Amino acid sequence: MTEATGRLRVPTIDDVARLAGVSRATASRALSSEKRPVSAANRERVLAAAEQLGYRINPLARSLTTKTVNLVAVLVNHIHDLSDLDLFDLLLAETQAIGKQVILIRIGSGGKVEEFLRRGVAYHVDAALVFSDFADAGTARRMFHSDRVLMLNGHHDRLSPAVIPDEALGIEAAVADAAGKGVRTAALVTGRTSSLVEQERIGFYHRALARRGIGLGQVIQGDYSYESGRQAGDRLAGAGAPDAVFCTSDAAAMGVLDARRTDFPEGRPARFRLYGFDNISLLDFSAYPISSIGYDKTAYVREMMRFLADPDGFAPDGAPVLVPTRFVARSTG
Amino acid sequence: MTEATGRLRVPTIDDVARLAGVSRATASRALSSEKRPVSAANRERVLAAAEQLGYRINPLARSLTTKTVNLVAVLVNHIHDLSDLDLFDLLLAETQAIGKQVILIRIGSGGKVEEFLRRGVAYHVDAALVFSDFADAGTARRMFHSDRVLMLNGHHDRLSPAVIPDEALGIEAAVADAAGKGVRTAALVTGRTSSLVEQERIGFYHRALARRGIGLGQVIQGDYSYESGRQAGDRLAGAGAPDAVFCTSDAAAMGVLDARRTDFPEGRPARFRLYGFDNISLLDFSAYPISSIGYDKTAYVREMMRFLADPDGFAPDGAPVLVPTRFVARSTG
DNA sequence: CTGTTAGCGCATTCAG
DNA sequence: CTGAATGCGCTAACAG
Repeated sequence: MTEATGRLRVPTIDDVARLAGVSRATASRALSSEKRPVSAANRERVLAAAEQLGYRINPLARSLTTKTVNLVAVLVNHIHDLSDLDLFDLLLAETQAIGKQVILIRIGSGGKVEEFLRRGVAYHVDAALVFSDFADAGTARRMFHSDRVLMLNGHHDRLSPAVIPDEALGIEAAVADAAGKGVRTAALVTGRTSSLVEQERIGFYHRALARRGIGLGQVIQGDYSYESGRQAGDRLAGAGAPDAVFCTSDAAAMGVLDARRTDFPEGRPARFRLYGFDNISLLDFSAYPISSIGYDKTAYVREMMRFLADPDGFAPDGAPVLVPTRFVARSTG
Repeated sequence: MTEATGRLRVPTIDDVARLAGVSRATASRALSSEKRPVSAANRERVLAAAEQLGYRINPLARSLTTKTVNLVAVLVNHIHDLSDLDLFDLLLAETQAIGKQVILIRIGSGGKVEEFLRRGVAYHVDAALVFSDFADAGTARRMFHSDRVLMLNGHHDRLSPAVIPDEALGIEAAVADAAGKGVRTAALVTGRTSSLVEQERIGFYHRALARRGIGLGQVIQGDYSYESGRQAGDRLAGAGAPDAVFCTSDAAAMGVLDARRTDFPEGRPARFRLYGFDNISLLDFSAYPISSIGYDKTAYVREMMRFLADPDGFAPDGAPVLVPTRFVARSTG
């Protein structure tokens, strides 16, 4: 039963066919998930034989002829790219639910992505979900010799399908919330403005604030990080504090909160209101009850599944698909 | 260049061989990572041809003959099994560094694991890392037709290799830290004692405290959760508070801290010291500066890599491999 | 409905 | 050192 290596010999479709007394082709048909023509009797015998042998199909071998492995690559820089675990957990569950499995590729920061992928299975997957910003859409397409690449990092172009959060919605709602609470002046803590995504995000804040008649005072440039938030928090002290502080990342908002804990007794705003961005799951812990803006994870993942189900039919007009963001109220807002 | 589907045709080794003017076999040898006999001239031409065509080997096809895919399955219940992202990030990076890729399988809570895996590539991977407690070692072995299964969930037996944290070390160090700071009395907040792992952990605390002459007063049973920690914290109020509170999970310790914030001005202990367990990365944020106990992630992953490099040679005596845990001092301790 | 044949892309004999 | 032939496990095309 065991070979020299101690590894069990895994039965092939040939073994099944022989035991069932039919040809390989018939066994293959009986075992296929699609309904191919097989007599009920033969199907019975094949299935019984397979069961008895503990046979399971080798999808790798099958992929040689069918050209599809039911494998999708998920490309990230680091794990932390998957801004939070809940999203990834959902993505994984849904992907598996449609009969595909995920091979997770960590690009790291290094540059030689292509060289790296060259030796890996990733090159031959059915489709790729690109969270990593290692490369633009053109590189990604070339890398997977196909258009079956979904850009989720904002680095899309006119040719590759993409899904991006519609940030305007959530920002509008957050600013409306502040306005409704009497906020008249605000500060903005930003990330690096070299990012196109960030530039656009900042623009949304400017316009939303203007529409609500809220005056934007200080604009403090950070880098999305917790540390930069703490520094911003320190600069927010004193008499000239605004009615509200909007941060373009939750990490920065957490930094602001930690720097100004005394201004938030019981987590409630005593001097100014605080709004973050991303709605990371950490905010559900009571230490960081920060009002934030997040996209609808379910809708986001649903779009990815739509892509996986029919990569070529997705977004035929070439326009990026938008996923709504929404405002999530917590006690700092 | 493109087929009807819009998918680019990917060059095979045949294309390379033809362009280089050699046989398939020679091209294969030249392209192989091992040094097989090929003339320098031919190697040159093959490599050039491959480069020109943008050829990359198809590892799936190769696996048909080599019987090895360089794919390892990582089995989890939910993503959160990977107690924190840092571990997983490291695991992924190291796995890729030795030329293997990770296919991540989420078991969920559902029961029909086998039926699920049966149709997937996972069944035919080179090795599996089992974090999920979906099954015991026997089931895992049967499922992958091999002994190439590393149990990391504590559900190992005498036959399958396993890696588990040596909790005694860290607990000893944490208790020593407390003793050195003059702690004479302690309380223990536990998880569900139905778990064997938890029973053992509690035992370590009992013995370490006894050895240091620290009296154990209240033992509060929780369930590892943040909420149960908060409740324990409420019960810790009043005059009879101990000098130190040890929790068998960080989440519970966070709950205790949030329930007793006023006893930790600036995060420093005013009435009692607080120790957690797991050393989750959240503790690096200033809101939860809890002294904790964690295993050495690097050592942990190193053992996994040792297994992947030589599954059959790992732990030949059948004993589980222990990974040291250590005490990590923060301000609550 | 069924069996035979011919590959999928690749590594590996085995002769030269 | 090289090329021709063989087979990995499976499905598709083709007769029957």
